[in-house]
Amino acid sequence: MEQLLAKLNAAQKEAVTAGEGPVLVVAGAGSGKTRVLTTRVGWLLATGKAQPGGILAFTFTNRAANEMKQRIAEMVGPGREPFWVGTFHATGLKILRSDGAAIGVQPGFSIFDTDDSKRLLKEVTTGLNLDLKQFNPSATRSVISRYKNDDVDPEAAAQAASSYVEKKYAELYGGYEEALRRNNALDFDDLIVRTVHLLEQNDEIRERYARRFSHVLVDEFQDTNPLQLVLVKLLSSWHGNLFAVGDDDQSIYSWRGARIENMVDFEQFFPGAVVYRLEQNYRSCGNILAAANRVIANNKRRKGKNLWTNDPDGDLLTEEEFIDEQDEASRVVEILRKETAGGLTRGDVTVLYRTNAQSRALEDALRRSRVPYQIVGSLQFYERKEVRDMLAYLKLVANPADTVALQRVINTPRRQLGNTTVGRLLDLARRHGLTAGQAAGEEGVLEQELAPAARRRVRAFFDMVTRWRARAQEGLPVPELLQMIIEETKFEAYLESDDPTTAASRAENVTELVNAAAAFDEATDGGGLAQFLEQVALVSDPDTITDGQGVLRLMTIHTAKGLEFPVVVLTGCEDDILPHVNSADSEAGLEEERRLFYVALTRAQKRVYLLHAGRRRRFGTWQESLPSRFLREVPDEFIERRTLGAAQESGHWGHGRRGMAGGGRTRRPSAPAVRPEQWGRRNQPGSTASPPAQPVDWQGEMNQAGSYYQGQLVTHGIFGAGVVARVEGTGDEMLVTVDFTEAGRKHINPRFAPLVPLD
DNA sequence: GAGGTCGGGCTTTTT
DNA sequence: GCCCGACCTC
Repeated sequence: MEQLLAKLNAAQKEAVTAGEGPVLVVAGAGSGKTRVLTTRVGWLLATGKAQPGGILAFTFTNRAANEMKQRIAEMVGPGREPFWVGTFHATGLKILRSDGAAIGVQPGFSIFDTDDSKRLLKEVTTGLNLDLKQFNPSATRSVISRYKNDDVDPEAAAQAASSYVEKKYAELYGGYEEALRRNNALDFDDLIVRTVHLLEQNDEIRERYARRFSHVLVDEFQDTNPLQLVLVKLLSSWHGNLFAVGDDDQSIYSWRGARIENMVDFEQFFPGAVVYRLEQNYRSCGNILAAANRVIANNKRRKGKNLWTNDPDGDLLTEEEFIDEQDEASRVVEILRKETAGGLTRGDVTVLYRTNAQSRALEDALRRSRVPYQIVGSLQFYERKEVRDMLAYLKLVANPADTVALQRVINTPRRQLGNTTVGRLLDLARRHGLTAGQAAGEEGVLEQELAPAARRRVRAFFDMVTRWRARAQEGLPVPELLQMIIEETKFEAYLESDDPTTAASRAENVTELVNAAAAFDEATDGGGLAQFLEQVALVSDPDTITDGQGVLRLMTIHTAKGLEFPVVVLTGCEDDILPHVNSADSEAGLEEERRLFYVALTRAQKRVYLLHAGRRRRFGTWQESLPSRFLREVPDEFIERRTLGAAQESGHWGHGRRGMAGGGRTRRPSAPAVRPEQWGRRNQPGSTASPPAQPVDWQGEMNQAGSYYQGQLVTHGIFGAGVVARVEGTGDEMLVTVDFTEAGRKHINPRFAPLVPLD
């Protein structure tokens, strides 16, 4: 322990060894926040102030939770009582699974993600004879989410409603809650709301948990919402030992209900709180930090702090202007080449953007240049239709009341069960108070309304599902269950008939899901269906980040929070993107956008490139863009600006230059050339993208060629980076054994699961 | 019930 | 510019 404390600076040490009661640590970017949090836990345990089982820590992502678990385990050694570390949602879920019955949460409930919620809301909306355009499920869902996070129930919402629209929203909210109950489902918000209600309404249970957790710790406190604050209060109510760490300058989730006030007004919420400040930055070099400080100083709503560093000034930031987003994207490829030539790996460079849509042009350029990359988050895997279909089968097996899952798969693949039949079936089931499966099985029920042929098809479907359910209950491992479903539904044949051109890749995704289930089964020692579905429901974008060496990573600024990278390339530094057009009209919105810009800057250790384009495609039409106002807030002494000359601005834009990679031509010699080698080759012959120095396989071309070799560095869509241990067989029969950094040893058939060589 | 065509909305960020 | 859902026809 002494050793651990010796590694800390004075401020960190004070925070780590703080006394009892509420503590707030205002920890600036890169100030050793995570280290303080984990050392605090280690210190509490080492000094006997807490037992492992008495520790409850909230993190923002599962990834952060796992990291923390690992670090603490290293500190305290194996074989001690487990501590609770998880996201708010995962922790709520854990409590509800064991004690939810007390507030009527039925065992075996489904977790509805955003898409499930929207589908359900669609039904509720049409059920109330409301227009789906006026009350589109997306918007309604966020209205309801806001109600929930402000702890407003449907009755209260109805009472508070004054306008027609508000009244209807309240009605929809009520209908939605009822529908959730019928489906035995909880949505994301419920995982917190219901937990709070459980603890509020049940003294015995609240006391049991509150007594058990002698110390509650919260990371990223600036991104908690009011209800999460209540949950924290409830769980720390017995001992009063709350240790919250956060940075108000990095509060970027207000749209999800987060209240920066939880942090700024901490002392009001927790009287007697002691506040510590960590202001020494260990991450970024001087110029980056100075620039970030100057930008964020323009925000009014903050606790105020000044980060400093002992590190050298380092390079200046770079601002670069481009004609359009393709131009900008080819510059990203150039930057990558230059940085890797300078001794960094591709994994050291990270491309950030404000909106997911911006990744498209970047991906095109990277693919053209055969640069291996990973998009962290967005529609990667679990949102693919074929994957969601398979998950819906699993959900239906796990929860017979889940009509959203049912409607997703009852006619996929086609079973001649269309809207009419399914509608009648669900209606019938609801009238009898049965699940659809029960209604189908009950003698005499189906006969009331379905023709014999339809009846037969419905029964055949549920026979199949019931059989799977029985096998699952016998303990059939999830990957085998999945395999069984794929075979019995002839899912691959369906994919083939649905669209032969994409069938192969969609089949691969399904195989990947089986692989993921197998990995889960191994990791959890036969974790079971419910647990698998839980894990899948709660994965978030940042969780999928691998430390994979050698792959360029692209992600949103939101996803990048909490991470650090040697080189950051921030694309789309333009007004209406960053700050985003939807946030620019309010002071609070603008300040949050500025915090986003600040978060992006402070991810970088060595270098920052701030790129912007003069126009980009939006909704298929060109839209002019102006440089972000935040760029002007960076003082000239910290940044080198390379903007297009006035000549281009007046004359050259508007000439299509698609397909001409290599940004050299867009910058005339008139542009200041401080470090010309940055710009790469000036004139690209011909109109196609130049080949990279080393051709890199993309999308499995090399898989067919079959040239894997032992010791080769590869990356895999799900498992991340790894080293080839063995290659057996050839062609379709080939089996490659890979030792993955994160996932351990796997046997991969490259025909199904593309392995991308890293060098 | 299936398969096609057409029109509108989408892109802010996500547990 | 693309995707999805609504609507129409067979």
